[in-house]
Amino acid sequence: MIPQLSDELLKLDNQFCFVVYALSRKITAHYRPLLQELGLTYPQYLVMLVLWERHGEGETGSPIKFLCERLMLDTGTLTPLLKRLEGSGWIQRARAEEDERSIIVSLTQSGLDLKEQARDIPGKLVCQLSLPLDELVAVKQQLETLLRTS
Amino acid sequence: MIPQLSDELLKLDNQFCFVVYALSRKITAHYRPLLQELGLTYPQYLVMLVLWERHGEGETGSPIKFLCERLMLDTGTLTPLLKRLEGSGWIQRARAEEDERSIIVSLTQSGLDLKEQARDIPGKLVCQLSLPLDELVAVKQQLETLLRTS
DNA sequence: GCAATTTATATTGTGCACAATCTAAATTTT
DNA sequence: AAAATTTAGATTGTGCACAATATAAATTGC
Repeated sequence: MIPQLSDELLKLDNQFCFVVYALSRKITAHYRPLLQELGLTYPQYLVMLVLWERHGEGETGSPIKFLCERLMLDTGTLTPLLKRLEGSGWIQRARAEEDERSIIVSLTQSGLDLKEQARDIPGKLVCQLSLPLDELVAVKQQLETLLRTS
Repeated sequence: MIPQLSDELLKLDNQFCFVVYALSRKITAHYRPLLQELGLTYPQYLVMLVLWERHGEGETGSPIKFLCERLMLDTGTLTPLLKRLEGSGWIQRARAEEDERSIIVSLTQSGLDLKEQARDIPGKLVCQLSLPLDELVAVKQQLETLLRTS
């Protein structure tokens, strides 16, 4: 029997998707010990990034719907995660006055203070990535294209 | 107060890692409906890829340890996943004769037959990715470098 | 104004991911 | 060969991800 092209395409090493999948797990593994010092998981850290960023823009509260869209996650993921962040004391959750369906997430003072401890994390991470910064930026742009348009 | 560089680095859109993380989830979401027809999840599909590839190389069985290394996953993930694959009838698990600690995973006939149904998946997926093939290959190589060396 | 629909979030259930611990088989030390 | 160590998997527990469904508030249609 003739070896088929489809045999080649089914090999693990020829899968673009596996590289992205494995790299994603490896990067979060790099984050884990750093974030553990702050008492955060990687997805929780992403939520805090958004809330810190919003706070800097003068937005003290964010609806869950906004966080879902920004992080591309659904409520089945975020609702329990946000409850854990609330349990840790970093955030508060409250119904919106204008729309009782909506829940507004806002930082507590300790949640805001936590940002200072997070400041050196991006620098530490980039140092662990073995690609020149300019190439990293270029790859990131192509991945962003894929993310936007695929 | 002067806006700091570290403020910029903490913004979600400046995070290389978030792009990889979000893209990984988006790609597996593209796979989901295709794999659902075969009765597989994405991680299960990856295991099948390895087993099909090994079969093509004349290796009829693979120790769990081998699958863990190849997929960069630990037994806490693979043990229950393999039990589900066994439950679906795609694979068998048996203790190795030479080393009673080792479990050898092998394809059943239906597991081998399933490969034929999987042949057109890679093609369908690439069509959904909005990046020219040559650029995709280039990006993949850089991500592989990151995966290997970071 | 009230029924129908839409919207925001919660809940339930399944399946990863991974740390930590456990067990038993194999190997090494002494 | 007995004790110590290593190795291969399994188990337990926590925390995502996401589909499917539920609920209650808001909006729309008539």
